[in-house]
Amino acid sequence: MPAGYDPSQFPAFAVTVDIVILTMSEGLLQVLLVRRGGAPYAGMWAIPGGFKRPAETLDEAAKRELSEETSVDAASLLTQFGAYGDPERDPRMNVVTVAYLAVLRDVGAVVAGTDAAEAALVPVSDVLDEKIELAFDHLRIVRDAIERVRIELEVSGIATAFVGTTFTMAELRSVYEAIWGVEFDAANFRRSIFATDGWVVPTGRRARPGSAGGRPAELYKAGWAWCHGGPIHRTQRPEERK
Amino acid sequence: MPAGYDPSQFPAFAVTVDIVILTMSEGLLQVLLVRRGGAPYAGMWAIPGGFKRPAETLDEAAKRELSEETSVDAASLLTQFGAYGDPERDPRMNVVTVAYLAVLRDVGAVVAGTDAAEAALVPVSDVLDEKIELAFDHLRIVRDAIERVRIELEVSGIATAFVGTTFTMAELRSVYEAIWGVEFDAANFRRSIFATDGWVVPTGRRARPGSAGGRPAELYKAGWAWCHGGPIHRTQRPEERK
DNA sequence: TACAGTATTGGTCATAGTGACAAGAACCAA
DNA sequence: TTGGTTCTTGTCACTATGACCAATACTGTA
Repeated sequence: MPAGYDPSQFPAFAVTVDIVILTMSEGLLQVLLVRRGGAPYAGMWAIPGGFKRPAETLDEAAKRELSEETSVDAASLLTQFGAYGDPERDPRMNVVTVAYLAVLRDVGAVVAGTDAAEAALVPVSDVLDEKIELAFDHLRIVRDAIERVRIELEVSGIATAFVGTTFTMAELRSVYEAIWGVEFDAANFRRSIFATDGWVVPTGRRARPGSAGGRPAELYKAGWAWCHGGPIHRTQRPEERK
Repeated sequence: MPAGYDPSQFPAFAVTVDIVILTMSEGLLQVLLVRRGGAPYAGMWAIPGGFKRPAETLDEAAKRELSEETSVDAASLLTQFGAYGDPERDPRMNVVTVAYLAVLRDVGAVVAGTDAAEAALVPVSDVLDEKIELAFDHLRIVRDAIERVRIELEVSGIATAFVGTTFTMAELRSVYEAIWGVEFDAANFRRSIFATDGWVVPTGRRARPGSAGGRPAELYKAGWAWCHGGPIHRTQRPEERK
């Protein structure tokens, strides 16, 4: 135990929970941001969050903040992915924040539930490219969230969390393509999805084709194979692997 | 903002950093535990940790605790993997802890650096099977750490963090086998490692065979391909996937 | 020295998975 | 009806992987 430090007089911190809420909209990965009212960083965009209460767990705090901010009770996915405690991250005081990743499928209800002037869905790429500046260290938090969702997509196959309860192959494929920034051959993608069966279940129904026409796509719903080992794997291109 | 809650009067928490220190020893995955001196849980085993100081970041706190507890300056790997803030996790007060995973390669120095009566390396399996009871919610933390290292092994290939600066194929293979609980064919494993080259670099030297004899193994060192996409993948057995 | 034992290294073979691509099916719009 | 679009089905080549065998290079013992 080093000199000049008395652990019985432990330092006090404020603990907050911040949530990176992701969803797919218009073929893009989007994140929900709120505009800050008061100081510091007044008027700037930030990810939603709030103080943890003494009587609740971190997970409960995240769930509470999520429903308070989006009026959505349960996200398709709500996982903790990091904690941030740099001394200067909040100019007011010493704040340690625990960051959660939430994935929503129903976009309409989200924006409707919040004050439109105060909350908005923006493309994740705009945040990562710093076209939109975020308060605090929220840029770093969003960056980490994206990295996490990329891994999660491969190891646990959360792709179905982004789409509706029924979806087409093209919709599911666009999730992978948007998050990983790659392109898949539609035929091969389909084959891979069906290779591990239980992932998607055919509903028998069909989607109406878009205005451009095209053969109507079959509709599927998420299967029971949520856990471990996603159906699609990132393979590094031969050039990449040297 | 809900009624009856004033965020300006934010609740104060103690913030600690706990470290799950893993290493390979005698072919087993082992975790470093310390015996608690004072209350609560006096005399029980726990993972090392301590209070975060106001002027340091979480990563700095983890690094400091690591060197204080093990007299090892830099671990091969030190990553944060979770935060735990259940209200009742510490009977004394409201403590939020941020958990780190550390991987050490040099075992001898570790145990020598700490008081042998107070610290010990124990097989992870003994902890997971609850043969050794841990203080606080440290069992859950260790469980999460193991799950994390399993994933990390696949997506970022941290296997070389467990072995020495030079190692044989058998040593590297035993890391995967111990962590994933599987067995690999030595020949196939070797082939997979070399498939993505840059992972291991031959040194030209050879290891002395064990007392049981056997052909001397070639010695390798870790390559530069630390990032993204490990060389070995977990393939679910055909029975598992359906 | 000869021999059995052991672990590493190198190879073959069959099979599953993947990328590239072609062709058919089902819709829209003109 | 014709052309355009999208989804679906199928084929072919190639790569990755699991199972297996044999050669190699040591140790220890008779």
